[in-house]
Amino acid sequence: MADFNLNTFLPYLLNQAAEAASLSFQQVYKDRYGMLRTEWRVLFHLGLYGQLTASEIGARASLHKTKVSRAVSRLEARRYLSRARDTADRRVEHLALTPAGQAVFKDLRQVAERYDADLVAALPPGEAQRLREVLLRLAGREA
Amino acid sequence: MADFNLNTFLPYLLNQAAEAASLSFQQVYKDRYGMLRTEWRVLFHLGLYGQLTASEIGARASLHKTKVSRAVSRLEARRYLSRARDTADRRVEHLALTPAGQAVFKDLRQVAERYDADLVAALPPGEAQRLREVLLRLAGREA
DNA sequence: AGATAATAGTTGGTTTTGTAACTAACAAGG
DNA sequence: CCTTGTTAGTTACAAAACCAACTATTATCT
Repeated sequence: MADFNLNTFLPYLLNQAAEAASLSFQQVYKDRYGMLRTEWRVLFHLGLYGQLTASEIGARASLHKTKVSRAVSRLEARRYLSRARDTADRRVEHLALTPAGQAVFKDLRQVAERYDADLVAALPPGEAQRLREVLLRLAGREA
Repeated sequence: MADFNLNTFLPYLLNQAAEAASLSFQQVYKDRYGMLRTEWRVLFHLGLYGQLTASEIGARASLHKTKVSRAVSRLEARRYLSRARDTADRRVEHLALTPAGQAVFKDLRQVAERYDADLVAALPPGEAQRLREVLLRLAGREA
């Protein structure tokens, strides 16, 4: 690696690509629903995987519990999700999207699918799937 | 894309991978030199590409000028860089690393090279180079 | 049971970022 | 020149992230 530079340094490149790729999707959930990054993540986790606790969301999304807590508060304030205490263990809250939250999710999911499809189309054929596998590996979600 | 989920959504995957990949490098520049993310980026730009203006750094690194301004201030406060007014256009400042800054850069560069090499080694052979090309493309730095 | 530790989630105070407005210097057109 | 516009960089205030300490509840160990 005699010719080290920032365009070969993977952490930097990953960050640049991630920021660029997030930019226009970010505009949508921000402008259309006033949501922050953590909020759409929580919303999508609940929308895609059903009822979850805050801890479960944090573990799946690699989010600190304070971040989850605040995102949940804001989503609850907008009536996008509801909380239900676990009857057996009253520390635990089961979170679920309200109908309003599901509607928002449905809309944003469509935007996301379309956005992803555009990204995939901009890459050489087959490249996207290979990229996903490498990224999953780097993200530590797959050995 | 009937089976859409967060592990297929490229912006999300890119962010997860970027965060995971940045984590331990971040520890080094933070713990060892008390630097923030934007600061190491500025430092590396100056270390790798020599004297630059704040605008040039912003353009190359996709950083807003206020972020660059603050990073430059902090690096200057630690005597890692020095400013020199352009004589022809006195709005412009030419930034350059001091010897102390160059020493820090040299150290961090070694860490970065090693860190990058470890990442590359964790991927299948040839995969890293292919990944770099795709990321550059997604970052919009290459058509 | 009773003390101790662990877990779920929240809150407070500080740092960092984002957005917009600002100063200073140069450029261009009349 | 002298208004008007543009560019380089800074600053101020509000929004958001970070970290540590906190409450409440459950688990463990003797």
